[in-house]
Amino acid sequence: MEQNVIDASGLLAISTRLQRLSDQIRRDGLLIYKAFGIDFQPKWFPVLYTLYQKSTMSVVSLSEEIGYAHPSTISLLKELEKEKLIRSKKDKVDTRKRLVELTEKGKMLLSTMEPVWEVIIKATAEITNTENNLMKAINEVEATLQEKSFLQRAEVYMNK
Amino acid sequence: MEQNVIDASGLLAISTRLQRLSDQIRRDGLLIYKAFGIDFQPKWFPVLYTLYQKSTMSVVSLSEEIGYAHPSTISLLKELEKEKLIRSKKDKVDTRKRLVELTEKGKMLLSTMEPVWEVIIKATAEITNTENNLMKAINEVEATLQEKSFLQRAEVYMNK
DNA sequence: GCAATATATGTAGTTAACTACATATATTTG
DNA sequence: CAAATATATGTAGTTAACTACATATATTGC
Repeated sequence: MEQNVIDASGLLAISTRLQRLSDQIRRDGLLIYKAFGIDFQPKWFPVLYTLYQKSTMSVVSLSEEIGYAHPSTISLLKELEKEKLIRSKKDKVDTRKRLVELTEKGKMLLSTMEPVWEVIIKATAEITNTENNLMKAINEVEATLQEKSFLQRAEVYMNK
Repeated sequence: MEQNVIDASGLLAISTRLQRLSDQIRRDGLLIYKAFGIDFQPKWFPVLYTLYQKSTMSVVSLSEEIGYAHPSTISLLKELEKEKLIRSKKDKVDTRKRLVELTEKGKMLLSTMEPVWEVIIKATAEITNTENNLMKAINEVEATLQEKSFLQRAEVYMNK
């Protein structure tokens, strides 16, 4: 019962709650990779996984794919380049573009990571698959926000 | 249909997704307060609201109440002190403790904020009240994690 | 075909939480 | 009752995203 009651103050602090949960999961994620002896940071996942699937992409299209602002992607790419997991080359047709791809080392790493992913997927499914599934909830909220932003919705109530 | 399918890569990127959603909501939250002409940052909410309800608290007990690490609370308190929304005094019994409370200005501000909160609560309820309620999902996941951490759950699968 | 606009990338600085460490005071224990 | 331990607060530095601004190249429209 108690569990299902939503306190109004909780709604007001929702961004704080989301961030805290994110931090907590990320910290444990790092430890899981470490436990497998893999030198990998959870924040690298979206970039590497996308390159794993799509092979070559420009910085902006990669950013759009993973839903990041492009400077965030650039800074991740810098780290990954330092780790020699990715490399980049100029697009010969549109010279503004920098095309990014996995190195052999990057491909190797990703293939050794499959068993870790399985573990993470299972553990994540375990913690999120409660009555209200967190993953589905995030998807639903993002879709809802895409229709009409939080601010726009608030504005409707403000003018009453 | 599509909506309900959970992609495994989504599970691997869950911390990223949570953080992004948090950022997005926080940014709009700030704009909503601004639209009401109130100089207020969403991140101040947990501290101020708790002091509004409990009147006087020490730094650590306040941190526990809102679920923050104490240095986070200290830095928020610094900002709030600069804004003259809170003040602090030594505990006469246990002189290690610093007791924090709202100033008159702080109490005034919070009372003018009630209408804004109503708007935010309504708009938040609107975006979170989908099939899988985000607020309930967060509560459920936090409860689940309290029983057994993400890392501990992953370890179970690792040893198989 | 050049001027205006749009797109791609990059840099600098900000934010809001955190951990690790340091210090002061209280409490407990041998 | 003094030494050891625990608790309360504070400081310094880190993290992982962001926005705002700058620059270079491409595209569009007159």
